[in-house]
Order: sequence, then structure tokens, then C-alpha cells
Amino acid sequence: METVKAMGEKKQSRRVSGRGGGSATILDLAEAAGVSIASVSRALNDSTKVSSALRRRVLRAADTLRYVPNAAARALASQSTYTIGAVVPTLENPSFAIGVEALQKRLAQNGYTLFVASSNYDLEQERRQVETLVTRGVDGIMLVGALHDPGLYDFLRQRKVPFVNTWVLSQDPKLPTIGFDNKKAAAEITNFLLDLGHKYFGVIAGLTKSNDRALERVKGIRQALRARGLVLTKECLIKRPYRIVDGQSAMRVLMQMKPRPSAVICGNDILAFGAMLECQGQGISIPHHVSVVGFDDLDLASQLVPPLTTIRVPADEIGQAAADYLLAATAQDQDIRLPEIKTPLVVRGSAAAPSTARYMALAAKHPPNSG
Amino acid sequence: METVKAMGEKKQSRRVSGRGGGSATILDLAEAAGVSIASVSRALNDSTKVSSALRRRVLRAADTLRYVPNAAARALASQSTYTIGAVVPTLENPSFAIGVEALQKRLAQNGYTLFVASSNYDLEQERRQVETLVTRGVDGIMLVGALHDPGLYDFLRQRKVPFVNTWVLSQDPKLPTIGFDNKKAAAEITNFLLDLGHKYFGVIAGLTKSNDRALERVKGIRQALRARGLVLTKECLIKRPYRIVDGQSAMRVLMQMKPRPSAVICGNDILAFGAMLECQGQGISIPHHVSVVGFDDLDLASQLVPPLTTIRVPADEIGQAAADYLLAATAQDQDIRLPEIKTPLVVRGSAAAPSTARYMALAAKHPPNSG
DNA sequence: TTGAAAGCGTTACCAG
DNA sequence: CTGGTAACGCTTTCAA
Repeated sequence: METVKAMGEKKQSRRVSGRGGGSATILDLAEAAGVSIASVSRALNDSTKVSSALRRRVLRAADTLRYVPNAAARALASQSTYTIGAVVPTLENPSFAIGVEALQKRLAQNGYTLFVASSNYDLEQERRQVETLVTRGVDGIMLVGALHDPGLYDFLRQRKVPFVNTWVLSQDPKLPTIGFDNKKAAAEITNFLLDLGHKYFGVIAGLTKSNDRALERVKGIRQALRARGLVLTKECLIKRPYRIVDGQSAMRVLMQMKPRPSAVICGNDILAFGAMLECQGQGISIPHHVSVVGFDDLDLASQLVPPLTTIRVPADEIGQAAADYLLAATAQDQDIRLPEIKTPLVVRGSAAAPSTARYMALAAKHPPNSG
Repeated sequence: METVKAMGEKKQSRRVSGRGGGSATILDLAEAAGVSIASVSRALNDSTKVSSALRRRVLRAADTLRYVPNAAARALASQSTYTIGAVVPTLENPSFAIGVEALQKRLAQNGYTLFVASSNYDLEQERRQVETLVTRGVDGIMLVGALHDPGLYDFLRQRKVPFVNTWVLSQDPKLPTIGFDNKKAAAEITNFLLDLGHKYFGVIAGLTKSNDRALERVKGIRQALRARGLVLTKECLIKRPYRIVDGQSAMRVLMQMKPRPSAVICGNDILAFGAMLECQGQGISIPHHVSVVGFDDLDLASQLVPPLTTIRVPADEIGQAAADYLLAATAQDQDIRLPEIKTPLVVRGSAAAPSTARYMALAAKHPPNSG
């Protein structure tokens, strides 16, 4: 008896000092509304199974006391944080920025808050960020690509944290992915150039280390060429970071080759933009002298002169679908749909059939190939 | 005695079922290492004031049990979450994406995790996002601009949550800001054009509703013009969303005016890019027929043809400085430095003196003004 | 429909 | 340097 009473007093003393530095808690509301904290909790959440009179009182109290719930406490008690984490290579790539933006928007609509971290295209940093997010108790994680640190998948599975790979399509059906087949899309745009009659190709790819999207795109190009009996030689494949200037310098190299490629395939629109600028600077006309194509369809692409032929990657759709997937996974939803993300070829003015005269001359000297 | 024993048993029984779905806790480590949970906590945090032998044991246990701390519990007990929140208008604007990227990077280096939310340039959404972040218990918040919902400042101050406004410089010295004087910078680039001899101006501004950066820029332009006796008329000031196509359409309108502006000032590089494209499409030569300048100095700017004269806004510096400020504020640091963010005028080829012949002709017909 | 009370996993204070 | 234990603010049975 003694003990019980002591406990009671202690609680009260805590409350007295409560308003010192902190803010109103559920306990304050309970007192103000003259109900138990259990009821307050219920009134604040399941507005059902609580008399509307009680709910009204509690809500009024919450309003006057300027009550702000404490997510940490809620998380601790309910074992669910209502947060999602996203780890992208970098937000400086507009595609990922747009994807994250869409993800956030959708999550916010559902009461979830988003943690964002970037990996700088480094698998170990990515794994560390994921560990941090798991420590934070996120209910789900969005990743980019399917190539991760060896320990990552185990870690996530062991901790039972739902996740989804994006910007790729999984070979392994057990891995949930929201994305598209980079290899296939790259092959498609390559075939488009092939069908136009091109036989001499140059490729400006993104860095393929730790980047399966870039790697798959190169594979797709190589495969499409091979199917037509062409080989992508080392000299014709230039890998560069995601920057305009790198597209320029790579194009410079390509345009000095003999024979000079009649078509240049870029791993993304930024590199393509650089490539186009280089041509403009050198007085090389696109698509008359050389065709250039990109990948992503950034806003920029349709505005360039000539407008860029590219593959459209709907980053916003990906982010949104990732949100939907993660939300469903968190809700223990059974059969979750993984929507198909379409990446259509967008034909614009930067690519055309090679000039016949030039090809005749070339063919006389060099066997048609890609390098 | 009885009671104590019962408690002990209860704890054990909990542990037995512990490994069912959840994960190792501090309690598991304590048992595995044969020490108290208090010591485990200390070993995990202040590596000092714990014998190295004990620390080693705990760390080994943590490793074998694959222990992952629970941030919610830590936050609840320590009253500090080690999280920071950022609310930006949208990540689709590369400036903000870059700023957030830098912020995140710096925070991660210091063990902080970042929540990101966007306001869509809407003050009420911004306030709601801030409320959510405060619910999450963030230790600090980065905001963009100094114009916020009326209740926002009160709310933040009352809850004692450190925050910092960015991309602006505060009129009010009590508001911490990491940024620059938009008005002054806009005036500077306007003066540059004025000094070149321009007398007929067109302005393509960003939307100024709920956007003090855009508004200040317009004010700066207007003020600089007025100082030279020129007036910015309604017709010469076109406000548009942040999109290339809007820059184009605005430029179209401007180029049909009589007299036609010899200089067009854009509120940001994206609009400037659109404006330049429109000229290119119409065969209007930049800077020969018209000068165009922007604001932000995106990567793009220096690569355009001609390269864009603009104001450099170092978004990465801003993000980084915001992180430093917030970290210091969280640490109750007293005199925190708010670094000066320099926004130099970057002179490139898109602006030049107006062609003399044209001005003579114009001056004969119209009084020099800006509309 | 409501209240009491047992946690949720850590931290931090207080003894020893 | 180490251990015991009371919070931290909320959710969630379990009874009433």
C-alpha cells in the first residue's frame, strides 16, 4: 500500500515540473480533459471506440495545450515509426531528386515521413546509410539499383525491413523492384540507330563501377550491336562521370577517331548534352554529320537544338510506385502489385540516317563495325 | 524478496521469446557480456569511464548478436533524436536538391540523419511539414526563405526547436539565416546591364507568391532601374513558373513588344535557358540583338551557347553551412557564426552592349525607359 | 466505452 | 568503474 501511494505522488510531482521546459503530454491532456491517458490515446488515434463527447473534450484540450505528439514514444510503444528511408546515389542527379520528391509527396499523404541519405555511388556508404536507417527504425527502405553490398540483403532480411530496388528490373524474382530493364531499353535505342543505317558507333557511358544501371545499358548496346554483327571495341566505349563537361571531352575523343562514328549513344542525357555541345563547338552538325542519343529524357532533352532522341524514364512514377509498394509492404499486404514502368523511346531530331555519300566513302576504306 | 524474484523471472521469460521476431537489445548484450545494462549503455556510448575490458566484451557481444540500437528508445530517454529536418519548396529545383545533398552529407558525418519534406511553394504545406518534423522530434530544421506561415515562427520558438532560414539574408537580425541578399544581387546584375548601356529592359521573374527570393529579386531589379531613372512597367515584367517552356513563352511575349527590350533579366537560370532557346528559334541573336542574364549559375549556365551571364548561388555551401549552424545550435553553442555566402556576378557571353545603330533608331521614336 | 497498468529499449542519476 | 532503477511518452491488453 505504502509503495503504491508513493508511486502516485511521484507521478504528480513529475507533472508539476512538466511544463518547465518540455511540452504538453498525453498526461496533461488526460488531466485537462478529466479522463485517463488510455482514453486520450484512443481519442487521438482510433476516433472510433471512444464516445464522441470524450473525443471532443480531448481534442479541445489538445488544442488549448498545443499538444504535439512524441513520435519516439509512439514508436517505442507501437513498434512502428511511420517513417520510410531512401538511399540514392546523389540528389544532384535530377532523376533521383525527382524520384525522391515524388516518393516524399506520396508518403506524406499517408502520414509517413521520409529520411533521405545518399551513397555517392559507393556500395559501402550505401550499406552504412541503410544501417543507420534501420537503427532509426524505418518501416521500409527505397534503394536504387539491385547491386548492393553483400551484407545488405542479409541485413535487411534478418531485420525484416521491407525494401524495394528501383531504376532496375530484377533478374531475381524474389527481389521487389520498381523500374525497367535498362539493358532492353538501351538495346532498343541502339536498334533504332541500327535501323537508320548506322554502322559506326561511339558510346559515352556513365561510370559502371557500382552502378548496375549504367552497366546494363552498356550491355544492351553491345548486345544489340553484336546481333547485327558489329562489335563495340574498347576505343569506342568511353566511360565518364555524370557531368556535362565529361560528355564534351568524351565526344572530342570520339570525333577524332578514324573512322569517325556516325552515331553516338550516351548513357544519360547529361552526357548527351555535353556531346552535343562539343559538336556545336566544333561545327559538327547534328544529326547531319553525327547522330546523338541519350537516356532519361530530362526536361532539357526536348528543348535542346536539335531536340534529343532518348529513352524516357519517368522518375516521378518510380518514386510514387516505390511509395505505394513500401506502404503496402508495411501494412503486411499480401499480393502487392509491382507496376510496370514503361520507358518509351522518344524520337526527336538528334538522330537521323547517316549521310549516304559519307558512308560510301567510309565503306570503301573500312569494314563496317563499331570501331 | 518474493517480488524481486518474480521480476527477475519475468525479465527472463521476456528474453526467451525475444529472439522470435525482434532483435537483440541492450539487455541481451548485458546478459551475453555478463554485465549490467547500464554498463552496456556506457560502453556503447561514452567509451570513456568504462574499463576497456568491459567495453571489449560488450562490443564483441554486440557484434555476435548483431545488435542494432533502437533510436526511438534512445530518443525517448535522452530527449534528443540526432535528426534534422529540411523543408524545401521542391527537390525538382536543382538548387534545392544540391543544397539538401550537401546538408545531408554534412549531417551524416556528424551522426545525424535527415528528414526531407517539400512544401510545393505553399506556406501552409510548409507549416504542416514543420509540425510533422517537430512531432518527429527533430533537433533542428532548415527552411528556405524568410517568408513563412504566421504561426510557424511562434510554433518553432515555443517548442524551442532551432531552425535556420536559407537562400535569403534576414532583415530581422534575430532570425538566423544562411544566404545572401537577393535584392542586392539582382540589383548588381541589373547595374551591369545598365552600365553596358541598356535602356530597354524586360524581366522574366519566377512566381513571387509565397516566394520571397523571387520577390526580392524583382525588387532589386526595379530599384536599380529606378536609380537610373528607368521604370519597370507591368508589361515588361512577366512572372512564370520554374520551367524552361515558361521562359520560352515569356520571351516570345517580350520580343514582340515595341520597343523591344535590348536586355532581358531572368529570375533564374531555367527561365533564362528557355528565353535563350526562344531567341535561337526565332533567329534572334544573343547578345547581338538582345542580352539575356540569369540567376543561380546552374551547371548548365556555363555550357549554353553563348554561355550565360548570371549570379552564382553556391547551393552546396548553403546546405553545408546550414548543417554547421544547426549542429552548433543543437549543441547549445553560444556565439554561432553565420558565414557570409558570396554570390558573385559571373560575366559570360550572353550579355553585351546594345547595338548602337539600333539604339539610335529607337531613341528617335521612344523615350528611353524599360517599357 | 472507460481506466489501470504493463511494457517498449535506452539513458542517466544515484549508490556502492 | 559498475550496478540498480526510475524515468522518457505512448500504446495496448485486460478488466470493469
